[in-house]
Amino acid sequence: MQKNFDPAQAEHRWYTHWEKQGYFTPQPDGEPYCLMLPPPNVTGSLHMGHAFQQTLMDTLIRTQRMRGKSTLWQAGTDHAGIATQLLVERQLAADGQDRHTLGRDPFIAKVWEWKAASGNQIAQQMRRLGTSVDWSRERFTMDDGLSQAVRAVFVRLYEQGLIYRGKRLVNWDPVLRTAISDLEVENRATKGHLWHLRYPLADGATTARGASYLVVATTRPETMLGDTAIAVHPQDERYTDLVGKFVALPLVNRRIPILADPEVDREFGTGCLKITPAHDFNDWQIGRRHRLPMIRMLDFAGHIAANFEVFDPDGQLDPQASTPIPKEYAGQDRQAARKKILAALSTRDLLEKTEDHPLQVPHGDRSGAIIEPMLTDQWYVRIEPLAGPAIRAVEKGDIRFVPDSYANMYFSWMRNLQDWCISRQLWWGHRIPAWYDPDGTVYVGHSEQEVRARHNLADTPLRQDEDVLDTWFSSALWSFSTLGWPADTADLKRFHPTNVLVTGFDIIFFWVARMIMLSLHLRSEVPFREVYVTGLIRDEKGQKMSKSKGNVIDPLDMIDGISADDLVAKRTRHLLQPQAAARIAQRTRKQFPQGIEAHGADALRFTLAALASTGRDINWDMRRLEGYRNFCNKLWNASRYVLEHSGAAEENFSLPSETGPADRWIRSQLQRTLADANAAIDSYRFDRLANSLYDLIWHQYCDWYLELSKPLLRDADAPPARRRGTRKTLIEVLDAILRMAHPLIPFITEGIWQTVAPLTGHKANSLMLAPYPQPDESQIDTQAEQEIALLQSVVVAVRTLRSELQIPPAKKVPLLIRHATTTERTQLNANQPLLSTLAGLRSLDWLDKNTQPPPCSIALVGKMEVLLPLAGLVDTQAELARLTKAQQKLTADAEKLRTKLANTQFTERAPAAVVAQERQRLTEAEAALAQVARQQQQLSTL
RNA sequence: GGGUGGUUAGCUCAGCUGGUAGAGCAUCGCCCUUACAAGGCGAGGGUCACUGGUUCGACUCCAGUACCACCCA
Repeated sequence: MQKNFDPAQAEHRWYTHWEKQGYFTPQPDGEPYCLMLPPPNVTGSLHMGHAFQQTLMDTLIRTQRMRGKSTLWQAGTDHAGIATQLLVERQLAADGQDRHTLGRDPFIAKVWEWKAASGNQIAQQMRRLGTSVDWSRERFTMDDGLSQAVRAVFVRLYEQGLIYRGKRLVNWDPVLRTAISDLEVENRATKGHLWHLRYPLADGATTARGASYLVVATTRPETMLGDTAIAVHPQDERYTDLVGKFVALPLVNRRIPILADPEVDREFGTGCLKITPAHDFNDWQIGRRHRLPMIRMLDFAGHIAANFEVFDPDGQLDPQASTPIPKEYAGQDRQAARKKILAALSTRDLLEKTEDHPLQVPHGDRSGAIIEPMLTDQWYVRIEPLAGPAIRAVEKGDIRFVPDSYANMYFSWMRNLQDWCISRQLWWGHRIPAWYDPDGTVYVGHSEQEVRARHNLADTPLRQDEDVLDTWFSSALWSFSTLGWPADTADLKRFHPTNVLVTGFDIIFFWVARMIMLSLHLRSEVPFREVYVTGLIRDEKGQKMSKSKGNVIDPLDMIDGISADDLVAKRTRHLLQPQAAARIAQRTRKQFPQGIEAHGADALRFTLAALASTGRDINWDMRRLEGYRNFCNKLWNASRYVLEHSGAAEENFSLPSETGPADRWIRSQLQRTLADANAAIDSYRFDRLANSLYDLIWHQYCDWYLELSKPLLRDADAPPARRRGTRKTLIEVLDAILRMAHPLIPFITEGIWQTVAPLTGHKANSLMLAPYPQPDESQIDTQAEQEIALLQSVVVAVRTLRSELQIPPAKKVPLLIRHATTTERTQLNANQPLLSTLAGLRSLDWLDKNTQPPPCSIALVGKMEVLLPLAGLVDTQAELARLTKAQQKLTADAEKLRTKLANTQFTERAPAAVVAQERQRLTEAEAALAQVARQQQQLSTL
């Protein structure tokens, strides 16, 4: 074996092996266990969030696989309508083309071409992480089976009255020219203004104060062109007299009513609210209540339209009512129109004042454009009938959130649901299976053919709806569509409901909740029994990682390493704001002057697991990664030691062997760790799993057991049976460690195990399929634990004295021990070779109570005194200083304990065991003090 | 404005049902000891954000305050 672990080799070799051997596909037998990988965006590349979640999922699935379950980890990608379409459009633009000149079908063909060529980048990256998904079942939300499922669901929900078409306000992205979901809207805090506009009262009316106009405050003055009413609060005395009267809308001279509505906030602005039902969500609600007409005054590019389009309260366009928009505004973009309108109002003395006003402005997260509420025809899913069962499933505990605080978030969202707008004005996606005849009558069905047949439309020209479905609509079916639904497949029966969904809190609403609703509705069962919610991976300063901040760390760069130059190039490429490049480059070079070293996938995985505590965000720390890379190397080298000292399998396992206390101790420690590790996995405490492994491997196995094994293995004269017992223990414990650690660090463990397995008689071809070790209580040996603990205490005591006395490690020292019990003496004598080696002893002598020792430096182990003769060469002053310090601490401790024990409240009310424990502590502290005093006295006589 | 989570060693974080605080990294000593210098051995370092309350006893439970983060309006 090489001196250091080389991850790059092992990773490639073993992953290829596993995949080729088909180890990722479900074993035919065993209790089913199924995970659904949240399908990443097909245009995406692996980021830290993926690496994090996939590490946790892989740890789960590998553990369950080793436990003998029939495990399925379903993988795939989603077609990401907007992102993918944009990407391909950008490529077309580079060739001087656009999708409209190309046409719909050729464009879609182009997208498929792109997908075939570059759509599996993320799948390749996932392999580098070691994710054991079943690639043979990889699915894509646009493939045939899933598309069929999407149509089936659409038709069924439509027939059940749960899907309808309606004219509503949607979040409109004027750059992408499509409706987008709430998820894709990002509200940005912006410094805006509040403009106070004067609206002249019609018919000579005046306000209570005698003014001939009302003042409305608005953050969006340009929408005044589409106002259809003024609303005031019904109890607002300033305006009660005016309710029912009219104002003359400036610039367009429209006569609009003043009405009363309890939703108006009297405190905001002047308490007069202008109502623009076609361009504001709130106004739309008010408009509906008062059956106001809706006037659309923006076109789909977000510019002022040429004509006012007037819709009746039911959303019917009234072509008669349509009038031209004054030409100085028509065609202007929103910002320009705002300026012109404010100027026009100002010259007419209708702009009363302008205030600074902070507000949240909605932006499209893809385009960055300001989102416009827009009155359009869209398809909706009626949520209310679906939400009830979905809420109850979580209330009843059919679905459990981990951590459970996310259940509250889920409830609060589910109880305030709006109908779900599922249509998108895109080409790439599942086209809505609805056809219109020339009269505009809509027919919904699985295909045009079916629609014609069912509705006797043999010769009628039919036009399919141009729109496609929201990508989330197909994702919402993921848990069962990937298993073959709507067909009633064996896989569905076996693996659905799936066991646990591992995902980020940011998509609980948009994906998790919708999966729950649709699975319950269509399958009458939950899609998963548990939802493990992870936090976000942030940078070392707690900032979100983002391209624009230039603080993104690519998981693959941590695995393989990257030079500083390449990292800078990567971080500054394709920036939305190229001027940020210099800053990002500087920051990157400061943080990574030497670039990033290779750490390997195992170290990355171990770090991610170790940082995953309770579903909270993680501030990424490169130093942790480095520490865990060292840990992997430690395991590697421990294995080297074991393999170098292990004989042939027959020799170790066929001939009689005998264990010593150290062997029984490490086996006992192993059992305790196994219990912890199994419990940690079952409770999703990946940090505990990592810590248990780390502690066992490094601090128990390497620091102590390997060292304890050395005296015996190096002593050719030691009893052969004991030597065999030690070798056997070394190998068997290592084997258990490798199996236990494999789900978390699969590559390094597989590599080592391949060498170890023949020595233990294992026949499996891969550690992946070896049984996950379970704790065996019968191997817990408290006797051995006590015995080794004693040995350790003495070793540590001697080492501490040696260190304080600056005795170099190579120098052997004589040791004296006094006040030992018979048991202690017997045990330490029995283990004297170990003690001597680990503590570097030349000799060990037992003093009886009455013997006056020579001048010594003394440490206490319980009541036992461990003495190192000072041999005259010691710094007396330093030793006295050390004693004074110890004395101060002990005095303070003893004083505290005395006060506590003098308190009758405490001695009477606290449990007896606690009181006894405190008494014991006091006794020990007093003994130690007396001992320190003796030593001080002795030193002072020197 | 409403809600959720957080505040523990220099840094990143554990601390389960109350019993005198732990890890990793960093720091400081001594060591190239035949698995590992990506290492070994040892040490130092914390009024557990603040204020009250409950309790014999509070990092832990309760209330409030401050600050940070996120979600929603």
